[in-house]
Amino acid sequence: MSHTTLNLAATLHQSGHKLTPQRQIILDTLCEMGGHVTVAELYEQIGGRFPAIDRSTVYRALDFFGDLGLVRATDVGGTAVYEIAGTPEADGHAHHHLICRDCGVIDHVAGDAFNEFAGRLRDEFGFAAAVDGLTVYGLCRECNEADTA
Amino acid sequence: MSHTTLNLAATLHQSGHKLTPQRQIILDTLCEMGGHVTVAELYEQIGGRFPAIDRSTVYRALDFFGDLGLVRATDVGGTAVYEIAGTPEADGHAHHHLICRDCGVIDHVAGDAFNEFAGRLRDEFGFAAAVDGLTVYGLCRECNEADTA
DNA sequence: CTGAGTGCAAACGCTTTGCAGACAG
DNA sequence: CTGTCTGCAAAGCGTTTGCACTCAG
Repeated sequence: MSHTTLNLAATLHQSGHKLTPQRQIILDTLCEMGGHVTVAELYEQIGGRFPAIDRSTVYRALDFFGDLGLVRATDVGGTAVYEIAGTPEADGHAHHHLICRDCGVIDHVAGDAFNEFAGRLRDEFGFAAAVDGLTVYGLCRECNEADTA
Repeated sequence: MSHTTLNLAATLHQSGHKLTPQRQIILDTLCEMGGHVTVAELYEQIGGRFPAIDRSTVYRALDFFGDLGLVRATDVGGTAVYEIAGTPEADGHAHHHLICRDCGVIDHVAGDAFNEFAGRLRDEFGFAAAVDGLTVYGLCRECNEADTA
């Protein structure tokens, strides 16, 4: 992810913003942690190495990166989870979430499985489902098998 | 919905609970308002006629009715919305939500449109999507047309 | 230099909880 | 009577905001 850091300064420049160590740390930590992370987790992780960084800074940075499209926020039961806005080639546009009610794992779904469903919603209800932001609750394979067994 | 009130006393009895005027009022008001209601809205509506009823009582009653299966709660962007848990024969099992990002309207989808999507999730990811609780964000017909126009 | 960004602390909105008193059964 | 339920008030949680200071540019 180091290349990201390189582009970062330039990207920020263009929008008249600054590249502060805090922002680098926050973004790097989010990268390292991978997957979906709550602010609490992220803050705790950062706090180990950089206790001086404030919660509000984390929130502001995440919000800021969200605007830049570098980070994606998802709301899960009243709490926000953040993730690096995946490499475009892998999961770029269509990005839905499968959340396991048992273990809390968050998985991704490619868009095509969802698209025909979206099509039906459009046909039957005239409802234009957002391409992103779909969240499906249920049981992941592991928990499902564990329950059945 | 008056018949509901009649059954109510009996239903509560069985589980060793009590039918208080507060609970009746809260449930009735939710019925009258119809559709999806936030606690704030419900509380405000009730407060007009019964200022003595406390917010916490509303929360507790809704939670309580939720346990009884009379009321359904849905989380929308960090805030809970409640609705009468529709008559089982009508929409009972499959109950998904379409939420418009523009006007906030919450619509319902029958399950069958969703089922094949759920099937794909099961086949491709081994993920057992919950029959209820799906929430799709997007634009409703009206807002979509307004935007396009 | 100058304004974007930070830390601090306080406030926010929604929801939950502890407790003493009230009331349905 | 008795145990459920209520109202009050206070705390909890995740998040946001106002302010003076700091530092990247």
